[in-house]
This record gives sequence, C-alpha cells and structure tokens, in this order.
Amino acid sequence: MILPQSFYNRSTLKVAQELLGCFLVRQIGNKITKTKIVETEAYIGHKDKASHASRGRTTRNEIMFGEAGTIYVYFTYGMHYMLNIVTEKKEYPAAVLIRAVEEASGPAKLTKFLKIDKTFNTLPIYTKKNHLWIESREEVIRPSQIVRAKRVGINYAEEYKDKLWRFYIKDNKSVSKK
DNA sequence: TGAATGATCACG
DNA sequence: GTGATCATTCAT
Repeated sequence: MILPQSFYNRSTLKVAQELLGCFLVRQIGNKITKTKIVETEAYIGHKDKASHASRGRTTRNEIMFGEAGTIYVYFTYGMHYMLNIVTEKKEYPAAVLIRAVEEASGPAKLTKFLKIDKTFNTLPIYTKKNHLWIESREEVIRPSQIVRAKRVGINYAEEYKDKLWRFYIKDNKSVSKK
C-alpha cells in the first residue's frame, strides 16, 4: 500500500521511525525498483540549528514550510543530491532525510542509485504519477530492532548536534558508515 | 585527512 | 558581486 499524505502530517520523529522497513519505489520506463528504507534522520523546526530552516525561510528551504508528503531534494558538496520528505503541518518547517536503503548505504549514494535529482523537488511522494513513491512495510519491525543515534555531518549545530534524531535498523549492513 | 565541485547564503 | 560553507563520498 502506498503511504498517504496523512502519514507524513504527524510528528517528524514518529514518521522517521515508521519509515524504517518501508519501501522507496522508483519507476524508470517500465522497470520498477523497490528498495527497503533502513536509515533516516529528522530535521525539526526553525530552532534546529542543523536544519536548513534554522535561519528562516529562503528560496531553497521554503519547501520545508509547505505541505507534508512533499519531496525536498537539494544539491550539496557540488556533487550530491539528498532526498527528504516534508513532514508536519503547513508552515512548520520539518523533514525526514532518507539516509540509506538496502542497496545503497548513504544519502548521496541512494539518490545516485535510484536516479533521483532536483527535478523531483516540490513533487508529492504519495502518488505514483511522479514515478517515485513509498509503500508500507511488509513485515513487523519491533522497537528493539530500531536504533536511535546522533545525526551525521552536522557538527556545526551546537546543542542540536547531539539530538538522537537519527534512526536505523539494527545490524543492517546498508546503514551508512560513521 | 583532504580533494572534488558548485549551489546557496550572508555581507555590504 | 565575493568568499565561506556544506544534512557526502572516496581515495590517499
């Protein structure tokens, strides 16, 4: 089942955890690639210094202030695309970064693997029409299988760098390296 | 540990 | 306009 928009219009931490074990699905032509999400990170509110929204609304980050279930893709380090899904109610800036799927252990690696670029920015994730969507779990994920950890690559974020806003499936080999 | 590599943001 | 920075990855 495809996850509906209402799934994303909730607490970002809840969405980040519940996305683990769900499937990120990409259709290219008539070929469908279905990959299990194994690692996510939450970026929550304008006070989160690690979030792009921490310095107010800009052209790049205004998508984070928009409707839940919207795709936020941005380009960084001159070579990498990152895939995020906007969460929570309109005007509250928050999103979940998809950090790893089973075949790709890192946020830039999975966008390369699934050929996701900035043309997906601002599109909805809760429909198949854009050839990128997320389907619900096919197995039970127990709370004991979910590890909660510090986010990666945000040492500049002062008191927010130690927030345990990263989640991954325990012992999964595709979780990104530290 | 540092290079690659370019969009974005703050500043003036 | 300009310069610093960056939600990373890979090779040294």
